[in-house]
Amino acid sequence: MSADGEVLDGLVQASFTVMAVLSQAAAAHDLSLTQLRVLAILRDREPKMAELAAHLGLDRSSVSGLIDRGVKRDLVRRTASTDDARAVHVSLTPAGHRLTETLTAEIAEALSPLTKKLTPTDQKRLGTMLARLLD
Amino acid sequence: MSADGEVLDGLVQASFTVMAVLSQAAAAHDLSLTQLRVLAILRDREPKMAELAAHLGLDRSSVSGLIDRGVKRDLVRRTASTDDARAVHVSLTPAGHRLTETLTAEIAEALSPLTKKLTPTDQKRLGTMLARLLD
DNA sequence: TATTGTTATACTCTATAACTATA
DNA sequence: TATAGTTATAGAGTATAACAATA
Repeated sequence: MSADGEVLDGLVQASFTVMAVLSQAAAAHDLSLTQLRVLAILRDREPKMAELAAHLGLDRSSVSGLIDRGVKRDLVRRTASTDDARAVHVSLTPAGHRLTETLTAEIAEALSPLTKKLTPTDQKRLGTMLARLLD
Repeated sequence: MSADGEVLDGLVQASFTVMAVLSQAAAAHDLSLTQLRVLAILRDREPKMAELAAHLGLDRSSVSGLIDRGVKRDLVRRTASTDDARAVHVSLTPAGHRLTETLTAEIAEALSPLTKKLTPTDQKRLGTMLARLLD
C-alpha cells in the first residue's frame, strides 16, 4: 500500500477502535453512541432542538425521540425559549451532568492504554497533528 | 486541558470526523456503517457467520438479518461449509466486489483533504504513530 | 451436551410526511 | 409564508430467548 494509503488506513482503523471504546463505555450505562454525543454536546451548551439536530447531523424528528428517551431517564430536560415561543432548549439535568462526568473519566481511562503505547513526546506530537487535521 | 487530555480529545474528535465521512460515503450508496464494515471485512475473507459476528462485535442473530438484507441487494451470498454442515460462509458477489472497490476509492478521496493538511513527512509520522497505537 | 445459524420479539435509531403553533 | 417542534409511520440495526440441525 502507498504511503498515503497508510495514513488513511490508520485513521480509519484507529477511528473504529476509538468508536468501539466509546460504544462500550456508553453501553455500560445503557446509552447509545448518539446519546453519548448528546450528553457531550450538552455539557457546555443549552441548544434549541434544531441546533442540536444540526450538531448531530440528524433530522429534527429523530432528535425529538432521542430527547424523549433522555427525559424519561431524567438525563436531559426541555425548557421553553424566552424569545421564541416555538423554540425549546435542551439541557442536562443534575443526574445528566453527573453521568457525563463519570463517562468522561471512564472513556479517558479506557483510551489511555492506547496512548500509553507512545512516548510522552510522541503523544504530544500526535495531539498536535490531530489538531491540525481537524482544523 | 492536560497534555494527555489533548491526545485523547484529538483522537475522539478525529474519530467522529472520520466516521462522519465513512457514514456519508456509505449512505451515498444506501449502505449503513455496519454494512460498509461487512463489505470491508469480506473484501479478503469468506468467514462463517459466527466469525463475521465476532469481527463485528455483534450477536449472530443481528448478523443474520444484516446478511439477509445484503443478499436481497445481491452484494453478498451464503455458501455451505464443506467441513461443517451447520456452518455457512459469507462472501461478496461480483456486484459486492465492484461496490467495495468503488467505496474504497471514494472514501480515500473524501479523506484526503484531511491528510493533505499535513506535510508528507508528518503524514508518514502520523501513519507510524497510529500503527503503533493499534498494535 | 455444545455449537451454528435462524426466527420471533421488542426496543432504539433514523428519515419522510403531515400536522400545530408561532414568527 | 416560513420556521420550530412533534407525531405517525416505516425500515434498519440490535439483543435476548427459543428453536432445529449438526457436532
